Amino acid sequence: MSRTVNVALREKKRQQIIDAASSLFSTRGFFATTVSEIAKEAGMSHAAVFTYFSSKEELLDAIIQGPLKEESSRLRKLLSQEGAPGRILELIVKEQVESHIRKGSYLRIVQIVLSQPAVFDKQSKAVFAYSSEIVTALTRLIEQGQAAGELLPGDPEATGWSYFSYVSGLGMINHDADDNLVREFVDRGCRIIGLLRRG
Amino acid sequence: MSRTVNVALREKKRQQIIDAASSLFSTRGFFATTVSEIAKEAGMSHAAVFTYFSSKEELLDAIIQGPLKEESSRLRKLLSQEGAPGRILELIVKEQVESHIRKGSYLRIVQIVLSQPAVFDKQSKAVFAYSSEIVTALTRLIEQGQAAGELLPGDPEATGWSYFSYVSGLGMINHDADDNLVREFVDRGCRIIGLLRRG
Amino acid sequence: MSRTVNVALREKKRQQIIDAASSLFSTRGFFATTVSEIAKEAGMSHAAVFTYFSSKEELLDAIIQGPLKEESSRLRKLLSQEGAPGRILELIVKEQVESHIRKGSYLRIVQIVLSQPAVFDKQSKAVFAYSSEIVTALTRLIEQGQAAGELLPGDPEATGWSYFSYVSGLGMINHDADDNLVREFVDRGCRIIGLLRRG
Amino acid sequence: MSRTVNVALREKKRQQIIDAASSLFSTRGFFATTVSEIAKEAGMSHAAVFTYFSSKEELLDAIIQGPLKEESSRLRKLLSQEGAPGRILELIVKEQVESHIRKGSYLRIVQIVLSQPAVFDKQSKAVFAYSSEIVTALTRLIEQGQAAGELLPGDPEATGWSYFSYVSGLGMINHDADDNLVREFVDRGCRIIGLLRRG
DNA sequence: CATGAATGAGTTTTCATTCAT
DNA sequence: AATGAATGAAAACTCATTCAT
Repeated sequence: MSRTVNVALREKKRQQIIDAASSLFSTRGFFATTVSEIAKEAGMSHAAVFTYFSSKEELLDAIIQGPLKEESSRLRKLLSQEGAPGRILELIVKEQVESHIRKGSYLRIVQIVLSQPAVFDKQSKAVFAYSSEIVTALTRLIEQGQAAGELLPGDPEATGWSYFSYVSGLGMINHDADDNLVREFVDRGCRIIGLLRRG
Repeated sequence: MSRTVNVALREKKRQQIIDAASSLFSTRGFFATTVSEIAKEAGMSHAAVFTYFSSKEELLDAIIQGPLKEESSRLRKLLSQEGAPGRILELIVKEQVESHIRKGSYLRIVQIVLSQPAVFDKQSKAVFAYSSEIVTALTRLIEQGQAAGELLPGDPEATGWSYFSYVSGLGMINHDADDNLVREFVDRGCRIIGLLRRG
Repeated sequence: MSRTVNVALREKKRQQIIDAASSLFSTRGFFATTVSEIAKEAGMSHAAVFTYFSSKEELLDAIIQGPLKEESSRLRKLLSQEGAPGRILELIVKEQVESHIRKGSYLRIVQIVLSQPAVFDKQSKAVFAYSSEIVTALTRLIEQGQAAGELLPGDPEATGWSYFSYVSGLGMINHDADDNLVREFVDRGCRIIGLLRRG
Repeated sequence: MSRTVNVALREKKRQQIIDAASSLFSTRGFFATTVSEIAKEAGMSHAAVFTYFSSKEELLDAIIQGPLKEESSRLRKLLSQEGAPGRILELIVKEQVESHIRKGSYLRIVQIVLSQPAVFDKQSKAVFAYSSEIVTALTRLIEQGQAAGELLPGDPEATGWSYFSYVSGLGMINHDADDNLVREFVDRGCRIIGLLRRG
């Protein structure tokens, strides 16, 4: 049992580091944040961080990959739902707009990575792979929705990337969005896709 | 005349540095780019850079502020045009989508700045001021367009920010977009605003 | 106990750095001495110095302030002695002449500081405050000694500063003075004050 | 004639540089003063300084040597006077105390040099040679004065160095001395030598 | 002769990472 | 496992000096 306890403790501390680093990276960026600052924020020593992550970069990897997987699986769940393509798209937009606005801090890290592809090669490729996965799935749904006459016409892939750009941009610009504003943003997202609701 | 020549030469070299730095900042970011690299790229010595810019940060300022002013004035020209609000908005969207896609490297630098507001405080405030200016102008046009029945309804300010997020996101995700794709992106931008063309 | 050991070790190393820096500063001056040289002399790496002193200037501060405090307290002890003013003054002169000649290297650092007040503002103010303290105390004793008829007449404060200049100058011009010479210097110091011994 | 004019002009500019540098060196020291600052103060360009002095160090040489020679010749004049040794010594003390207090700025440069002998090897040797010359001459006079019963007894060379330390120290400590104070300082200088005036 | 521009050689300082305890 | 100490590698910035004009 002590083994279990240790593993759990280890995992907990790992998470503390990830949280601390996320918070700092998201406002100060990767280079302007020192490992010492992260350690302090996580309530441990400088050197302890390296018993959990072999390098600062590996820590960034962990931060990036985690939510990417989460979101990917959440998306898959939405995609596997029954229903009209337009309806599914609407749910996806709602879910993503909300999460992007709420998880601004995470997105800002993704953005840091994306804005410096030459430095964060590996990470930005991972993000790009995820993005492509999303856009591909959206493209397919959009095609179906257009075929079903639920959506306005327009090149489906371009539409997919347009929507993706929109959602990414939303995360970038830091609103304290209330529920009303979120609803507006969701609606505008649907419009890009060509889904005109109520009217 | 030699004075004139000197001034021109100076300006030319300044621009060389700005170009070199823009190129490097946009892929490697600010911190991962060294002044030496910039100097090398610009074909001069390390120390020469400091005769044109008193610090690395001042160089970043120059890079950021230049296009901001240009774009601001281009926008003002478009806004002062005669015509229906919908038509003006369409022109603005066209102009911005094109420029954002073409000036990807510049936008990536803006993005670097925006993604680390705690580090680039001054610069991100400048960008934000510019953004607000744009969004305010758009909001007004959108109100007018909605009143004229040219646009779909929806909170005008939210719509303005939605559009702005979209355009920013487009710049972030840097496609080598051909003319066709650009046209699609313009169309999707119009949709966000509520301007449904052709139908 | 290991804590105690560590603290002691730390203090010891700190002192090594101070010694190394004192030695170098006193012959090469502050600016012509590099931190690397100090580190080498102290038998450690370049960067290690910065774990003990946060900057080169802080190191200078430590060097200056230490002996200042020591000397100040030694002076206070002499001043609080019982006895005729002339006798006390004689003891002070003896003590200071000796220490100034012996601690030549420290005094040369003080001199460096005093000779560049615009650069070493903080430090030269500290030294000046100490000087004033001494001169004030001396002035009072001289007044008493004159009143008691032990000393030649003359403005007491001017006499105090004269003596102080003398002692400072002695430190500046660094002789390898033997005991005999020291005795002569002490006697000349007493003369300035107006204390004629043996006659 | 134009040759004469040019030479005169050259000399004038040289002096401007020397003055500017003296003023700056005396408060900021040698290393903390940049050639640019000197040039600015002297009202010329950066590079112009190097047409008058081949290096920053040569400029320091010129600053140091000039007054050294002046003072040396002034001293020689005083020494060659007719009169009792005590009387001559008194004149020398008067002259030197006055000049040291008035030429504080020059002395501070001498002091900078003396305080960093390892860096300013050549210059400090020149100063030391001059000092020795003075002290030697004083020593001889003191011997004569003692023999004549004009002075208190005491080792003449030690007395010479004592006096020299005193005068140097006076220059180091920056008094705004009025005539009265100067008179006191002169008197204290005489006392060191063993010359008790008026009584 | 004067100068603006250019640069190489440094210097302080920072920081991720390693290691002994 | 955790940490204080140590360090090598870098990086921004400075400045005396040179040189073309």
